Amino acid sequence: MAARASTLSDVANEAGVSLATASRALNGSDRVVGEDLRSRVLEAAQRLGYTPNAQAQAMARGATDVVGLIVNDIADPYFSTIAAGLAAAAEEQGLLVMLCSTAGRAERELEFLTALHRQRGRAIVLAGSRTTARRHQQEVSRLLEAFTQGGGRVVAISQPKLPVDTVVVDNRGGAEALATRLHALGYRRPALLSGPPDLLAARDRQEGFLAGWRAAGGTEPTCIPGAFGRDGGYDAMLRLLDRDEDHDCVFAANDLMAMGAIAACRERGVAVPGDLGVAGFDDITTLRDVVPALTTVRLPLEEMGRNALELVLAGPATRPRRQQVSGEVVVRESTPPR
Amino acid sequence: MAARASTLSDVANEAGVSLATASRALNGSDRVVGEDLRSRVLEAAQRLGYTPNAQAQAMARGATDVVGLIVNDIADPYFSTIAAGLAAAAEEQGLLVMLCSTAGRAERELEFLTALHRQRGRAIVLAGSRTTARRHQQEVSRLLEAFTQGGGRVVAISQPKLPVDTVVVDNRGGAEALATRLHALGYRRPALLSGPPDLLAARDRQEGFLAGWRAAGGTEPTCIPGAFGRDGGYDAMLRLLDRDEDHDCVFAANDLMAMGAIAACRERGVAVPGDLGVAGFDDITTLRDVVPALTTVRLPLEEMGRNALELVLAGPATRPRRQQVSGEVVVRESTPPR
DNA sequence: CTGAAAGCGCTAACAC
DNA sequence: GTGTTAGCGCTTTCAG
Repeated sequence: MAARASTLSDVANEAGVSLATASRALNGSDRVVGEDLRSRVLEAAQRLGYTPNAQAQAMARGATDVVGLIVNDIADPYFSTIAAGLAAAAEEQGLLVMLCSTAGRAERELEFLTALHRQRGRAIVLAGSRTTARRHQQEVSRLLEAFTQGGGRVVAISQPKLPVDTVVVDNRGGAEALATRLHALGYRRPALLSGPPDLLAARDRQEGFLAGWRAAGGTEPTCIPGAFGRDGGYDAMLRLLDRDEDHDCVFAANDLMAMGAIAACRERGVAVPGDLGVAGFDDITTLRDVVPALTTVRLPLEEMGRNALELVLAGPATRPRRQQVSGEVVVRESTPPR
Repeated sequence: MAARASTLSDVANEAGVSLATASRALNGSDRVVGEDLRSRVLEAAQRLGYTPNAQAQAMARGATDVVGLIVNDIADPYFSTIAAGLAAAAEEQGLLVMLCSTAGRAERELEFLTALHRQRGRAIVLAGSRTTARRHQQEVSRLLEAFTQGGGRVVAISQPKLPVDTVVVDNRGGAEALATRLHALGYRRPALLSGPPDLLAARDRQEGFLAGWRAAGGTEPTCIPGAFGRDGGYDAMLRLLDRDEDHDCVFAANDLMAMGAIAACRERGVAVPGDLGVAGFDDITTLRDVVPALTTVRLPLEEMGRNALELVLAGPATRPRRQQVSGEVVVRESTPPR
C-alpha cells in the first residue's frame, strides 16, 4: 500500500517517450506533440493514475497558483462573506486560497505572513483591519515588502494605510451618512459602542459618525469602546446603561455588536426601538431577518472579496491602486422616525 | 526590482559554508552545527533576507504542511464555524489550511479534490454533507482512494458513508430528540421544511424527526423540501402556508431555514410562536440573540473542526475511525409549551 | 516534432 | 562537525 505515486517519468517510460514529450503532452505547452505520441502518453498516464505534482511544477515554473487570505476571524460573518467572494473569484481563475485566521492575535498575522511568503504564494490578501499599533504595522510592512520583492502581489481590504493595492472601505463616509440619517429621523442623543479603539475600521466609523453628527448639530455623543462581536456589544451596552444617561439611540460599530447591545437592552428591560433606537454596520446577511430589523450600513462584502482578487490579477502597478467601495445606509425598524 | 529571492546556496556562499551546513543551521535537523558556523549562517541569512522556499522543502522532504478543507459554502455560518475550529487547530500544529468552497456545486467538489491531490496536501477534510447522488459519490471515492494511496489522509465531517475517518454528526438522534421534546411541549401537528432531498444531513434530520414524532404518537407531518439557507426556508414556508393546512409547529432542517421561515410567517401575518412554533438545527452563534429566540439542536461546530484535525493527525488506521458528536436540544421562546 | 540535459531550491545519505 | 553529492518531480532551453 501507499505505493509511491507515479511520476511523470513513470508515465514517459510506460509510454516509451521522453520526459519532455510526456510533459508537453500532459501539461500544456506551446510546443505541439504528435497525435500518436500524445495519445500514447495520455493513455499511459491514465493507466498509471498519474497526478501531476503541483509543488514540483511550481518549482520548475517558478510560480504557484495559491493566494493567501488573512482574516481576523473566519467565523465572523463579515470575514466569511468576504472569503466567499474571494474564493468564488479564485476558483474561476483556477487559483487556490490558503486560509489564515488570526483569531484576533496580531502576532499571528506576522506568522501567517511569513508562512505565506515561504509558500511563495502568488499573492496575499490582507482582509483584517489595520491597527494603530505602530510597531506591528511596521513589521507587517517589512514582511510585505520582502514578499513583494520576491515577486508576490499584495492586496489589502481595509484602510489605505499600506503601500499596496487596496480595496478601500469607506467606513467614515458610511458612518457619517448614517449619523445624518439618524438625525433626520429625529434622534438627538446618540451613544456609540465604538468597537476596539486600536482598530482603524472602528475608529473610522466612530469618527465618521461623530463628524456627521456634529454637522447635523447635535449634542456630543458618549462613546463606549468594546470588542467587535456580539459579546463586545453586549458588555459595552451594559456599561452604557450603567451610566444612566439619557440616550435615544445607539450606534454600534458593527452588526454583531448591535445584536449584543439589543440583547443587553432586552435583559435590562429597555425596549428597542421603543425606548432606544439601535443601528449597526455591515449588514450581515444572516441578520437580515431579525426583529426588530436592524438599521445599518450595507457593505458589499462578497464583492469586496471579488474585487480583491481582481486587484491581485491586475498585476503590480507603479503606485498603489485604490479601489473605493462605499456603504449604503439601510434604515429599518430598529430606528423608526421619532 | 523583484531581484530573485535569495536561496539557501546564496546564504551558504555568503557565510562561506557548504549548502548542507547552511541547511542544517537554518532549518532544523538532528545534526548539530558548530556554534561559530551556525551564527555565521544565521547572520548571512539575515543579511540576505533569506526565506526558505516551502515548496522546495516539501519536495525534498516529501511532505507538505497543508491540509485542504472542502466546504459547501464558506459564507454559511455552519461551515465558517467549522472552518474556524479547524483553522485554530491547524495553526497550533503549524499547518496551513487550503480553503475550498464549492458553492453547492458538486462538480466543484471533484475539481477541488484533484487540485488538493496535485498539491500533495497532507490531508483533505471534507466538511460538506454527503449526497445521495450515487455517481458523484463514486467519483469522490475514487479520487479519495487515489489520494490515500499517495499517502494523504482523508477525514470527513458528515455521515459515515465514506471509508475514511469521520466526525459523525448525529443528525438523526438530534432531530429525534427534538421531536420528542416538541411533543412533550404539547405540539401535535408539525410540518417539516426538510431541506435538500439529496443531502444526507437533511434526510437524516427529517428521518430522525419523523421517527421521534411517530414514537411519540403524533399525526404524520407534512414535509416540504427546499434549499438549505434562508431563502430556501422562506420559500418552503410560503409553500407550506399555501397548502392551508393546520400546523402548530414547524421544524426547519437548519437555523438559516428557520429564520427564512419566520420571515415568511411574518409577511403572511402568522405569529411566531403565537400561531406557530418554529425550531431549527445547528444553533448558529450569530442567531443566538434573535427574537423569538430559536429552539434548535446545538452542534459543537467549532469542536467538530478541531476534532477533524485531530483525526488527521492521528494518522492512518486499519479501519476507518468514527468520532461521534451529538446535538443537544435547546428549547427557547420560539416553541413555548402549548 | 522529439529527446537530452540543465536546472528550480532544498534535504539527506554518505564520506571525510 | 562539515562538505559532496545525489535526488525530489517537473519545465524548458538547446540540439537534432
